[in-house]
Order: sequence, then C-alpha cells, then structure tokens
Amino acid sequence: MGEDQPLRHDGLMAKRGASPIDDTLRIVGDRWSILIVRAGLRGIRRFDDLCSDLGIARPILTERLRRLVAHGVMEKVPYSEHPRRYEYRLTDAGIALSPVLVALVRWTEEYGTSEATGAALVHAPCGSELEQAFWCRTCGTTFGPHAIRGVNRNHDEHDDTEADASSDTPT
Amino acid sequence: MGEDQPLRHDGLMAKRGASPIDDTLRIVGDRWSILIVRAGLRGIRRFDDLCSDLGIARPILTERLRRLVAHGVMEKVPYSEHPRRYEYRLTDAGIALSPVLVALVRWTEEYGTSEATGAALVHAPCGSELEQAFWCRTCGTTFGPHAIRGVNRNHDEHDDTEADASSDTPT
DNA sequence: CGGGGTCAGTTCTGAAACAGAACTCAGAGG
DNA sequence: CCTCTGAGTTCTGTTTCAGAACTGACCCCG
Repeated sequence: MGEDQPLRHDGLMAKRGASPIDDTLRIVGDRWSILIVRAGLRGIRRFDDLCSDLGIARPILTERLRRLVAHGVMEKVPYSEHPRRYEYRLTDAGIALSPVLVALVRWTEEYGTSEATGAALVHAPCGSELEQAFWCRTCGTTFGPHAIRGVNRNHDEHDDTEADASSDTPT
Repeated sequence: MGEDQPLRHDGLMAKRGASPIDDTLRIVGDRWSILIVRAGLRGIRRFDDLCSDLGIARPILTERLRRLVAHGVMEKVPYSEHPRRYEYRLTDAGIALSPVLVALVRWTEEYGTSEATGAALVHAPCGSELEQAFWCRTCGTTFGPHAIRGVNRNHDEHDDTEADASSDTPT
C-alpha cells in the first residue's frame, strides 16, 4: 500500500513546528480529555459518573476537568446549592469538538484493530452509513481532504500547494 | 452559553466504558502521535526531519514510530541500501486519519486560544472557507453531528437515540 | 441524635512516560 | 585518517499516571 505515495495535501496546516494545532492538542490532545468530551456529548455530567463510566482515576479527572474548564471547553455549573454540587457540561466550543470525535469513530470503524468493533455510525433518518466530507458554502460542493488548502489570514503569505480539485465530489 | 443544553447526540458511540474509540485512542490518542501523522501528511518522512520539525525527543519518536508501524498507521520503507536507511510513510490507514486532523484545525481556527492562530483552511479551487459535514450516500444530503445515530452491526441490539434529523442541512 | 450513603474532591503511594543531552554504529566523502 | 550524516540507543532527572484510601459537606432514615 502507498508505495509511491503521491499524496500531497500539505496545505493541511501551517509551515512547520509551532502550529496552531499544537496549542489545541495541549488542551484536548490526550486520551482522557477526548474521552471526557465524548462522555460529555453522551450527556454524562457528574464527577462520579464520569469517573466510573470512563474508569479514570479521580485525581486525573479533577485535573483534566480543571484544564478543560480553564480553556473554555467545559463549564462548571452548580446544580445543587445546599450540598454544594457541581456538574460539568460542554460549552459550545466543547460541542464543536464532535467532528473530531466522529472522525475518530469513522476511522475506528474502518481501520480499527479490535475485532470487537461492531458499532457503526449511520445517518439517523435513513439508517445508512455516512461519509464525512468537507463542504464549501460558496461553491455548494462536497469534497475530500485533497481539495483543501491552507492560507494565512493575517499575513499576505499563503503556503500554496497545488491540490487536485477534482477529488471525490459526490453530488 | 449552553445553559440549558438540550443536546442529545449520544448515538455518537456505543453504550459505555469499553468503546471502540478507546482502542483507537491508545494508538493515536496522544499529542505526539497526532503530530507525527500530521507531519506525515505534510510529507516529512525521515527520522531526523521529524525530530527537528516536531521538536520531539528522539527516544519518544522511536517509540511512537514503532507503535504506529505496529498498528498499521505508518510503514518503514528503506530508501537507501548501502547505508541502510529507512523512512516512515503513512499507509492508507494513516492517510485516512486526515479528517481527524482537519477537524482539529477547524476547531482551532474557531475556538483556538492562541491569538497567533492566523492559519485558515479553505476550499482550494475557490478559496473560501470550508465547513466539515457529514454526507449520506443514500439520501444525498449533508448534515451536522446531531443527525447521527450509532448502531451495533454485529448484534441485533442498536442503542436507539432520537436525533433531530432537521439540524443544519445546508443545501 | 447517630449511622450510613452520596458526591466531589484531596492526599498519599509507586509505576510509567517524558525531555534533553550524550553516546553508538555504519557508511560516505574528502 | 578525520569528519559528517542518519538512525537510532543509553543514560540522566522531572513530570505525569494509576490506584486506593482519606476528607468533608450534606442528605435520609430510624
């Protein structure tokens, strides 16, 4: 597989080293953080529930929640006053991470090593399997990762990489 | 934000605890692995190049590459015989991780904490910003994460979660 | 009132992963 | 011969991790 590897979708990210992703990965770039966000999407909000559902050690959960809250991914909301109890819920920024989760699930379905996978993601209304794609609000087309280019908004320089625009347009 | 939080897209993954994602996260669920895959997508293939580009410590790079190769995400290919030199390139499975990377970049663009973000992803042909979405090959519609449901392929049981199919259909 | 239960943590361990610098080893090149 | 490159390995600490036990505030029950 991939013996010639003509793949060239660099445009994916900035030049080198200090990339924007890097900062993001320092927030949600570890197993537990992603799992916590996933749990949040599943509606689990309480400390102990997270703890037993994920099988995470308590001190680590404390630390991760603190970090996620500090970076605006989750928020700590009191749901009871007299026994001061808090719950953790995703902010909009946290919910916006779901494409990452979905991409992960999709990959797992297709290339996952565990034989016990079994779970699939489908389009709820019709029940058939879904594709993850990119969509351009100007052109109205759907396309794959090859047709993506990275530009630099602030400065004028933009790393140009010829990307085959043909790709896999479904419609 | 999200004060009522009627969000309910559980269907994202299986019931609880031992999820398929979990195994995947043990392979690529850490900062360095993701960064290495990203470097691979950018065409960086040699040990020392990865090392200096990522700023990763050598022993850790060795270990990560070994793990990625073991799980079929990358492959070790000799590119020189007499001084026996190898390079690491992504397999198809590895390339298939790019939606995860893109989702991460998209999130970083929108919610990233660093003020120095600057980089944006655009649709190469037209240059306007892209959306990441899901697309059903049966219905031909594009939709957001709310219209996703998880089913269990092997067994008959499928965790049913009513998901609002209306969501954000662009076309 | 006193005991048990719930919930959200904190405080201990000891084991594992991490970063950084130095060191190996093989061939190439002058 | 000396040096350089590329791909590692072998040392150091330091940080993070996991697991179990402990705190402390509050509730319900008799």
